[in-house]
Amino acid sequence: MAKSPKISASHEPGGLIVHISGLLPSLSPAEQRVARLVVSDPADAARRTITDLATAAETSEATVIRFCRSVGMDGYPQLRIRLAAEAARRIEPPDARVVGGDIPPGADLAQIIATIAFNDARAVEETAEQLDPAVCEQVVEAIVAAGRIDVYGAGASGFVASDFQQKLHRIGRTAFYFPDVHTALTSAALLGRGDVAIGISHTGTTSDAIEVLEQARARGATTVALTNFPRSPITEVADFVLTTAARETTYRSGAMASRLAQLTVVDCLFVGVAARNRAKARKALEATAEAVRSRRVGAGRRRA
Amino acid sequence: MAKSPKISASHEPGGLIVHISGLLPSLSPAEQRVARLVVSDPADAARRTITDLATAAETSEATVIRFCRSVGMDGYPQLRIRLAAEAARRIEPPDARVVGGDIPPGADLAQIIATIAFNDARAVEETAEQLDPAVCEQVVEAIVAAGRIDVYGAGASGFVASDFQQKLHRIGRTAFYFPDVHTALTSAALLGRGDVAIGISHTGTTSDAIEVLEQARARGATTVALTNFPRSPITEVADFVLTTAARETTYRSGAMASRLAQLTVVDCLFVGVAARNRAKARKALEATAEAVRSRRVGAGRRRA
DNA sequence: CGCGCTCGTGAAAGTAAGTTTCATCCGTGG
DNA sequence: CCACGGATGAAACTTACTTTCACGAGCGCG
Repeated sequence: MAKSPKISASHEPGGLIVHISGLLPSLSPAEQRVARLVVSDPADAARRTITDLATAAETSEATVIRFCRSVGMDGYPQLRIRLAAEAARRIEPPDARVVGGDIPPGADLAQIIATIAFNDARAVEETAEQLDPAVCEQVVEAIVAAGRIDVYGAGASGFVASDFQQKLHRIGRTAFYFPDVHTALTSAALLGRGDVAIGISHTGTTSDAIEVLEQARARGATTVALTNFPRSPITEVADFVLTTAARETTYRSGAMASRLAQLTVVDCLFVGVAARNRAKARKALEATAEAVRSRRVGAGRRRA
Repeated sequence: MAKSPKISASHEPGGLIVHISGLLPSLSPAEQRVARLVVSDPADAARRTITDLATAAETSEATVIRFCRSVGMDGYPQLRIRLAAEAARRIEPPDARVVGGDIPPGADLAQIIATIAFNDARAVEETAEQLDPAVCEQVVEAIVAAGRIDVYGAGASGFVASDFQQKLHRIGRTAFYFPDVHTALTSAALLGRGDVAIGISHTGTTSDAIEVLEQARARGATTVALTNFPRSPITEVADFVLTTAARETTYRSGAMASRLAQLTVVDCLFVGVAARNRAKARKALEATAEAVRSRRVGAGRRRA
């Protein structure tokens, strides 16, 4: 079956926890209960026996096993060991910074800053960890070979899409970004074999982005999805799926960490593409930098 | 059974492996065989089942259990988990990722990804570290009190400016972003006391951004600069200066890390502002999220 | 408006892993 | 040469893990 996401197959080399939280929404309710327990305290989960964990999650052992399989493990013992390893690796809370969770109501700015920075940095690191170089490679390949590249993203993801478009453009690739669905659909309809369409959606459920990819795919273009959720609808219309690993905190509905994670992926692709022809890319970058030089003041050393 | 030849009284906080090799000589021959296997490759041992390990050590399961007890574990599963944790921890340090510098010419994608992520994460962390909460506080204050907020940035910083504008707008602040200098200058000319103008420029030398702030300042507005260089020209026209801490690598002229750093600062300000009136901000965020709900597919759980 | 389907679920049966018991072996010292 | 004690593995036993299966809720289809 040539359709549906295949490539992004179970590749969770780095953060298993991250992998699990990404998969969370695609799990059944009972499995979600297990997942939440595991994610919230991996070390503790590793200590528990399967029966124990099942009880804690108010479900049966069978469900726990199903959960193990859902996240790509062979069985419970494997999960347990991976969990222990993960937990050990993260010496985590170095200081009492608020990890993962929401920002407490009474927080002062210093706390807020620490929390945001911590979560943002984590999102970047974890995203990189779980990125599959093989898939990236293929996407880079496709972009390098593409006659034309359409990048689409709505809302917050639009910035990322636009950024990517600009980057590609700067190194001489023919790339477009359309802030408007209609225009994007029109453009997608003109894509063909060898072209590339990239859809960016944090949730993976943005119908606009999905439609654009669908259209592009129907025309024979290579489709790429960038989302936080490896099993979300958008992945069904993508030839290649790249995932981010951001765990948005409640308060940050502005999709802050996810946006950084997306940008990280974009940067990786960009450098990957640029690296294909260093000399040319460098020259192009220099030329574009030169072009805006006149808009800068104090060319040399800055204010003594 | 009060007669076991217990060696270890307390538990071994540090290295279990070290602990084991320490009391290796005091173990019986068969147990020593087990111990040697475990010490030589903890990760591998953790993967094995007790029967498996016993076979590998040419002994019986009973002996493995005895070994577990001898080194202070309750049973085999415990040992296994501790082993997995130990192994994970000691794999970590020899992390040969390319730090700080440029991306080497021959780098493969995995290296590129690691390098980018590392630098990006560092930029975020370091930016947060050097951000002055007091200055942030004042900026937040100004934004909260402002009648109108103009955000300006050119090129790559434009995305950040635009993002900030959108964020502020979402929580009900009156904010504008102008991609074009002329329009921005026009708008700045209409600012007055109590209004806020924010200029974003990585280098701090973008004349456009400087002019806009200058104009705004002349009109009595509070001016804020966001730049990587604390002594760059733009800081001269700003009442408040916020700095990022990105060290761009040569190859990454696309201003990648700096952009993430800028976004981090923006996020901090945003949350700071939102925190001033949690209830209202949350409600506004929910309302805006609700507004785009119809553009999403698969309301419930995603694809089985 | 129900009929049949699928899917999620836990109870229970089944299997494998881990643990205990115990008989044997072997060296040692009387 | 025999009594003794520690070391060891076979086998019994227990617990943990895995599979199977049947029930029931929800959903689409007639």
